[in-house]
Amino acid sequence: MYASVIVQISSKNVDRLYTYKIPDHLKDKIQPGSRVFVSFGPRMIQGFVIEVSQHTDLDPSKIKEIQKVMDIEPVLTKELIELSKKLADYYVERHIKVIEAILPAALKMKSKSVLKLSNEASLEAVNQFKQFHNDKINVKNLTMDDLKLLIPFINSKDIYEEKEFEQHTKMKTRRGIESNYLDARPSSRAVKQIELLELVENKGPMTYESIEEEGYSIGIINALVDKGFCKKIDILVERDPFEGRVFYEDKKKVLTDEQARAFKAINQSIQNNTHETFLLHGITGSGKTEVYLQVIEEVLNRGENAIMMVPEIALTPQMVNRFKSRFGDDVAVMHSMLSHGERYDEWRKIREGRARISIGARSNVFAPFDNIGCIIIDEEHESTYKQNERPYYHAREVAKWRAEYFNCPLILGSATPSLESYARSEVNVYKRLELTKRPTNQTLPTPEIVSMSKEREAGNTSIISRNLDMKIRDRIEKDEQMILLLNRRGYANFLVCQNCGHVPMCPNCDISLTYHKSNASLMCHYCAYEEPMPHACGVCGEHDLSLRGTGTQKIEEVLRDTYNVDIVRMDIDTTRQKGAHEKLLKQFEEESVPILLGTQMIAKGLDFKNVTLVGVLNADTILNLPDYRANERTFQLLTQVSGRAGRGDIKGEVVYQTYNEDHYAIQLAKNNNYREFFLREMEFRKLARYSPYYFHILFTVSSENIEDVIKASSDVHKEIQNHVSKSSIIIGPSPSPIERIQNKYRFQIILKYKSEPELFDVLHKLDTKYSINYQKTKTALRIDVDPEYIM
DNA sequence: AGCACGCCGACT
DNA sequence: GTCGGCGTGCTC
Repeated sequence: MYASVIVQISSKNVDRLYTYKIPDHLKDKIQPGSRVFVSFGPRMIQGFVIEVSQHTDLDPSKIKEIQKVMDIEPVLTKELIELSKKLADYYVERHIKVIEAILPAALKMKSKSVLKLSNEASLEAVNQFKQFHNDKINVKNLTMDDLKLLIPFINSKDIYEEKEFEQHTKMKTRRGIESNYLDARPSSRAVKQIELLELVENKGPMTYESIEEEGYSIGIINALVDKGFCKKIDILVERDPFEGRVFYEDKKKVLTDEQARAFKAINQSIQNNTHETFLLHGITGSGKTEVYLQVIEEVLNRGENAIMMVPEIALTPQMVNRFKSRFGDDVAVMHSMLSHGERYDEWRKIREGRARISIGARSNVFAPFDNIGCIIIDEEHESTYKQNERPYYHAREVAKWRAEYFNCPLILGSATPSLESYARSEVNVYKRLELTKRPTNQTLPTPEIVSMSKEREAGNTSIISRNLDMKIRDRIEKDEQMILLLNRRGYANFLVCQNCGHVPMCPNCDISLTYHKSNASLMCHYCAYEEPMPHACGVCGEHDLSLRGTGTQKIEEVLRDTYNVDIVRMDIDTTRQKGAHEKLLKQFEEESVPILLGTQMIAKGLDFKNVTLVGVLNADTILNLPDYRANERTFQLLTQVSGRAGRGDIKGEVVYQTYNEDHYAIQLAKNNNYREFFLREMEFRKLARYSPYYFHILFTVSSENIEDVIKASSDVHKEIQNHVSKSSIIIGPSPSPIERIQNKYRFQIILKYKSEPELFDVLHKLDTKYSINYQKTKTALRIDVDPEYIM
């Protein structure tokens, strides 16, 4: 028996299968998907079995044996292995990288070097070794002087080096006891001991904590152990990220006609075991979640599993709570803020069948269920579903492949679907289901557009228009709450010298530095470069520096000064800590803080009954980005954030402040006319030959040397040109919108194509060429298939 | 990725 | 003559 193994070395050179012999004693333990330990060249490494076969054409003398199997159950299912191959091919990625993305990081191996004394060591070596008071020495802890003393013995083989491997994350254990199940009992006078012994025998092994909770002291435990009735053991415990939280039961709701129609259509696909993609297009507050919940219930009833995707789990605590309340312990939560260990625990719950629903962000699409009954992607248009580092996969695409494999429905939900998905529903590739009403019959608020240029003309230079100011004061007076959105973090956008016009720039990137007041510094949002706020202009030396543009930090101050009320601010800077999102939202809700101010992270999914006003302070920030999806993103953001208002009994109001009051993205968001926006935007996409009319691939060449970048990008261009048909369009090479990041110059090429069956072979060849040449030239080529941002 | 092999220049 | 630079090639 032979196993084809992919080794855990992330290099293009070894990105292929290696054949190992399966020793007899491991025959029944090794399957495709097993994590194994093999000798590779001079060292031992971890690998994954991809195939098992009876024969091999290789020279038998070359084949080594598998050393060890790491898990009882294979970590990858057959389906996940197939999926990993497909992903590696489509996203031009090495197979092992994809496998690493599929599995929790905790399964990576960490090795350390230790020194050990050989059996035939000389007396001198033994004496030297004794200085370190251990039977093995961790090389990491040695000083240079220590090493100098030991090296002669290593050379003479008295002391040898060994690599020790440990799981990145250990399973968490607690001290506890287990009964030895003796027939004998403690003496009848030791009442407490007898009680505890019986408890442990009935319940099985118990941790010290749980025993103490039952009211028995450490003394009783020790007595049982001393007399031999019980033994001390380590008990595996699961880390529970939701420890201490109480979930209230969430009752199943009666569906509206529209919801019921949607449910019925999806249920049909579930019952018939057919794959179908549904686009659940429902206005904000139309009760998409209730449809999801009932669909999942149906799937669970059939003994199948469900994957629930949310854009960013930290931002949707209300959704998670609702799932936990409805389905209890059946839910595993894949949280980006979880520690490696916690993530691994949740993963094991799924793999071992102890959880039946998995809810989480992007990587949750790889939840290792072996019997998926439905996959739901909420807010399917969100760009966070696309990973912006390697591998550059899109969770929507992965979900589609998995749903096809399991013959189950894929449900894409959104109030503002991506143009791609809606376009597919227009031609019936996806089945569209519409929810046009809110179940509680609250009407959607009608946003007002305030022209900021007119405000300026009228002499109002504040960032708050007179109209919005009036509404804010009104809400404060009535004790109602409001959400204000400013899509720009930091204090001021940039600093400018009034005298010479100089703007401090990042020395590593072609971007102006952002002023952060909290630490009185200028920061680069691209490379984390930071310098203290200067007192004088670095060019002309004048002290006439002025702050331009406004970030959330500054607005917070302005609001506090103007209205003299409490404010909850949510942006990357205030939510970096674990649990910060929840804490801030809880504060907003429970303490009735009048204003929630934040960047786009506050636009999604929040449901607060007392919020009656939403203000978008600058609707143009995204609109002005050099990206063809800028209109779409603006429309989506405005629609999403408007949906936060008027979720209670009082009708909500929404204000958009903008300098582009006539822009169709803003006008149509105001009228809540998705369809009209779709048609308008499709015209533009068709003319400019963008997605969904064409597929895109973004090539980015980067290097510290600009000449190398120019040379390499023209080479890439030529290579693509030679291998695509006339119907494809190649744009560039041209400098990327941000020409330099972290001291690297960047050029990009955009390929637009409709069908190029042989393209992917060429892409893999290009990738191989550049990754192998990288050592020499330091010129990197990044290939992003279906890019989410073209910048 | 990491390591051995091998071919050139600079030095004891 | 030998030490060490790093280009090349290989790992079942």
